[in-house]
Amino acid sequence: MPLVVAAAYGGPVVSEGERRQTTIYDVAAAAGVAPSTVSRAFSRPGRVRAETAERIRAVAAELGYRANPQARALTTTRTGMLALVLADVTNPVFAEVVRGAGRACERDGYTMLLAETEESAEKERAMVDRAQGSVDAIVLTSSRMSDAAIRQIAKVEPLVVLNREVPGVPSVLVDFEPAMRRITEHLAELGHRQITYVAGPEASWADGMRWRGLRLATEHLGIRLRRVGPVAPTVAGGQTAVVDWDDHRTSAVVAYNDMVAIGIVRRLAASGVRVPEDVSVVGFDNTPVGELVTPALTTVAAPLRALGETGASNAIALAAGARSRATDPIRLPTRLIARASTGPVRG
Amino acid sequence: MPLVVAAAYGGPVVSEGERRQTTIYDVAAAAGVAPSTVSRAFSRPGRVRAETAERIRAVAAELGYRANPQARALTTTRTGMLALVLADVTNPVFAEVVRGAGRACERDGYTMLLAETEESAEKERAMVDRAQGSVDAIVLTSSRMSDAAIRQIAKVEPLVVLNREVPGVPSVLVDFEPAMRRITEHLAELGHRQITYVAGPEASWADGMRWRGLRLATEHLGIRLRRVGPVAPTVAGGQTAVVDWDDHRTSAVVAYNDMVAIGIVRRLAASGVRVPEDVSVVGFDNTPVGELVTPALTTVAAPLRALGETGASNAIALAAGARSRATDPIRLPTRLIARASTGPVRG
DNA sequence: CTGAAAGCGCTAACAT
DNA sequence: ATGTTAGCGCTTTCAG
Repeated sequence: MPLVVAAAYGGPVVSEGERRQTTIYDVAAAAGVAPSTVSRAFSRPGRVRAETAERIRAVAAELGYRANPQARALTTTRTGMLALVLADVTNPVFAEVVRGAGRACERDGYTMLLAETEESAEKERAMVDRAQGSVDAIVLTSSRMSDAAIRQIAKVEPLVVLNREVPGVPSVLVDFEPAMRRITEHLAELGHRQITYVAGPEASWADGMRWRGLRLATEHLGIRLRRVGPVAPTVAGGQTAVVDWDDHRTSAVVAYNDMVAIGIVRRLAASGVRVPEDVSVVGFDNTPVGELVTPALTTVAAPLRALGETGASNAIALAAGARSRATDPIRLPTRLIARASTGPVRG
Repeated sequence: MPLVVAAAYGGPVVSEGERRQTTIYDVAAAAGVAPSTVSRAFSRPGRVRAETAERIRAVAAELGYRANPQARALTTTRTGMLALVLADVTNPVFAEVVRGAGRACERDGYTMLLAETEESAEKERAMVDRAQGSVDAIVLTSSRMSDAAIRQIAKVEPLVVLNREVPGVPSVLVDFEPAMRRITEHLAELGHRQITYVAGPEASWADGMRWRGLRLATEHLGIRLRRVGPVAPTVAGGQTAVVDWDDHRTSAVVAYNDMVAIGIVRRLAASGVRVPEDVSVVGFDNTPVGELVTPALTTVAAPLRALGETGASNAIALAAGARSRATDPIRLPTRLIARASTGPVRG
């Protein structure tokens, strides 16, 4: 069966049906060297004479040789793949993380495997389970699993958790405390003396951190803090929170995230309460829509892309043998973005 | 070196450092059968007596056996992985596609590999190149590569293209023609007699289709059509388009997508032109933000999730040997969503 | 620096 | 229905 060689797309292509790939043996034969030398020429360039390596590369290119990743992985136990698991790519916050992780992978020649858990701890476990054998490292974003489960996985596989602190497991997270302090200061400067926090999902580690940071900061500045919720981290969730706020009105509201904040603003507007004249509203995440709604949202920009990027590159380093048992989380700095949804409190 | 067995997370776990996995040989020995029988028990359950299979499974579970995907792939040449390549997960449109493809993969027990090309045809080629050996099928979303290059890949690897038509290559796409017709009818019903189309990226296949659909529909209904652009498919892009529109004002503007539409509305508002009182604006894609901006955007909902899902499942079917050389694209239906950015033309 | 030989863990004929 | 025997394509000792 004759090979049909096509010039256009990188090397030989076999006629439909027949798919035998060119192996190191083919290259070896054509280059007049032993197969092991071909292998070395690709995986350990230093260990072969420059000339020989050159010739081998040439022949390989001509024959369209491509190393078989599976075969390689079989002996090296390294697949060059990293699994990124998260709840929902459709959430802009996670999308940024994906982008960052993708960059890190590309930089280090890794391939990224994406697993969406759709908020289910069970699914998350299943996905990790399946990915486990195929990847060199795993990055868990806002994991829903128990600390114990996560630690267990970390024991078997290089693992980094994002937006979550698990003692003993490398993690990188958004530095919430200063973020909440900045929000509080911003509000205080505008004259606000009481704040309502609209909480997000109870199970969320991030929600706990935001609440904690806010408590610390308000205490320090002598500001009254109330908490309502939890609500779903969505526009609808924010809307439902307004009735609770209405029970004990405060001049400022800090929402779990931008979506919730937008929901609050909308419901407020619907009942004739003006933002920011009557009440100031603060979001979190600096989601793109925050800039497009009216009024534009005051919010906190988290370095989401960097989160994904450092998470992935740390995981890759771990896979490469970097036993940095320094278990202190890496904390990424945030930035307050003051826009039109906050304003001075009215006498 | 003694093994440390942990009960908590699915089976044995070795002490740090030592990572030897349990193989079919271990299971075979423990179950008192030949290795090949263990293999069969997992890959070809029918070919082994129920009792035996049961015993093998039990032993395997106890030993924490997990098939090595690389080894399996080496003989079967099937990896159980699918590559989804697209420009940008951060774009809500693509995020939905990812979600859909992820679902299809999960349903069929596939693992999804994600590659972001960041709009570069070169990068796209490189990513495909790298994924090629590791996956059973590839899904290309809004590819920037040439038809020839795509066809070449399709010859070597099961491939489905999304949002693009490449003769001879299976594709699934949003059915633009009826979508543009619906937009035109909607506008015509409101009394509009001239429309400006604000074009997206020139290289975009989707842009070409939208323009074509609009031309057909306006011709049919006797409506004047003008075209401005191309502009970047972003809010900023939309803003720049307004000056061109201003040269020959029309009572209605159809934008390449929601982002462009939002940009247009904002710039219009900034110069005192009211939407929809003075001019009606229509977007495309039904991005979540379209509902949150003021005025809420009239747009077209494309079945993005379904796009990803049918794309992936077709690719998987192809990988499984379904030689459906029916090269007619699958066209997915759209839905007009009339909101507040369109209104009757004013006498 | 290069060659020869022995697997990695699994599946796929071929036997029985 | 199960056991035996060869490899899949690559890396890796171990020799030379």
